[in-house]
Amino acid sequence: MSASTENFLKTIYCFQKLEARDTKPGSIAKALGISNAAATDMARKLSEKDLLEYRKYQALQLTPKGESLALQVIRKHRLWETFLYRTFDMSLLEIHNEAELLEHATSDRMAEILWNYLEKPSFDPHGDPIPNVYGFVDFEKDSKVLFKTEEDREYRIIRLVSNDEEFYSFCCDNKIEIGNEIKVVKQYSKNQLTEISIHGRQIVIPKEFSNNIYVTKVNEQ
Amino acid sequence: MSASTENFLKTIYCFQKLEARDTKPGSIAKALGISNAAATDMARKLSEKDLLEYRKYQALQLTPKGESLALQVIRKHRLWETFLYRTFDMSLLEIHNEAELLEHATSDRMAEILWNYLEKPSFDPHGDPIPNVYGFVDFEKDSKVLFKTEEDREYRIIRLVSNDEEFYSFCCDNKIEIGNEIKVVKQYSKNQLTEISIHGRQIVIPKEFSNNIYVTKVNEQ
DNA sequence: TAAAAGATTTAAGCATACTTAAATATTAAT
DNA sequence: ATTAATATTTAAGTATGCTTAAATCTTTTA
Repeated sequence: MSASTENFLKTIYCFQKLEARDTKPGSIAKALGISNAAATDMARKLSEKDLLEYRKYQALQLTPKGESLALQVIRKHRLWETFLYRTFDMSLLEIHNEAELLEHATSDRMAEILWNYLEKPSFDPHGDPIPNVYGFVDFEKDSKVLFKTEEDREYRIIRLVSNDEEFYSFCCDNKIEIGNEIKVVKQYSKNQLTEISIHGRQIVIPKEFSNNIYVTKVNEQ
Repeated sequence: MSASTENFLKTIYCFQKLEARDTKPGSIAKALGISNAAATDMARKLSEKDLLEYRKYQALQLTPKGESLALQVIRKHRLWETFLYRTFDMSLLEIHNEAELLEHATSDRMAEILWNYLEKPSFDPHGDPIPNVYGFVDFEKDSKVLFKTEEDREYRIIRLVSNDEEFYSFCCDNKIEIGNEIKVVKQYSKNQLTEISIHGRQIVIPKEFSNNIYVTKVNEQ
């Protein structure tokens, strides 16, 4: 199972199940930095191996077999992220980039060793759940990005997703961390800014960042 | 730099510099588990990239550039071995096998992080020196395999090399570890056995094992 | 020394993972 | 509804990393 195949399956899985993005060949190609024709070819070939369903001009769908393989890659990715974060002084972006490489060079045995050593973690440092060896606990269904939250409501931060070092730096500086609670004070639609209250401070977050912060509602009292 | 290329260069380097084995295409092919033709082809192509010198019917020689790349792979391999050995409950064979995969998926930055975290180790758990980021401290020139040692002399164990789990198990059971001193009591040439004294015990080692144990003379007093 | 055996090289081919360009289909705009 | 724009697919090609088989070279044996 090559790194290319693994990344292809993983990308489809993440788009479809985690990010509600379309899984047409062009979108996958763009995310992977390859040509459209390469994506179409890969889709056709992986379809022949029963890893996905390819129909001309339709979005790609993983088969159960394809999903299972994607989950194994995701699992290894997140185990490495968790392990690197706990063991070394590395940033969230660094652990992600290294895990992108390591996930394709990790035996199932090595993954099991990491899993046990880490005492079977449920989440990685970005807030993403770590699939167990059999499957995956679905992402929380009622989460949304901060950009789309309602004013005067309280939320808890459950996921941070970005390739931007500045984003993570901003989060760190402002205590925007997994598990912390915030209150959405005001949504400035025209300027696409979100004002929140966190730890007694008011801060304003631009759309580029608020679209990377997943939150879930805190129960009302 | 693909894993195949890295393994090709690494194998040539190990055969030539560490194990005094011939580096003809057939030997490299056998070690890598590929066909002779594939090895010849790879050699020709890597020659075009100035990573080695390929002359028909001659042994392969790495260029300085090829050596440098091989050393980086070896360095990463041994850093991973050392790290895995210290961090997890894994056998010497297991760490070797996992490092064989991980070495090709490790950024230079990740290697540096491992190096510093491990406090710049000089040797890995097999007794092999870990190249620093610029080069390599040559293997000890006066080492030899236990099979070829002289009777009534004292040696120190400096290197253990095998793909055999039983070999490592045997070493573990008998305190055959890097740094330990032994005395060669008798060499039974006919039966190819080596009798040694270690930690007050006499044990007899068959050739299959004694050829995997590298030792260096202890200074005479 | 000649023949046999073994090793290496060349040739032809396959699979994977891409590329660009042209053809085709779908979507958006008017 | 028609045209323009965009996306996807097909076609032809490259590079990598192999394979087997035949040809050639080197080494060993008798």
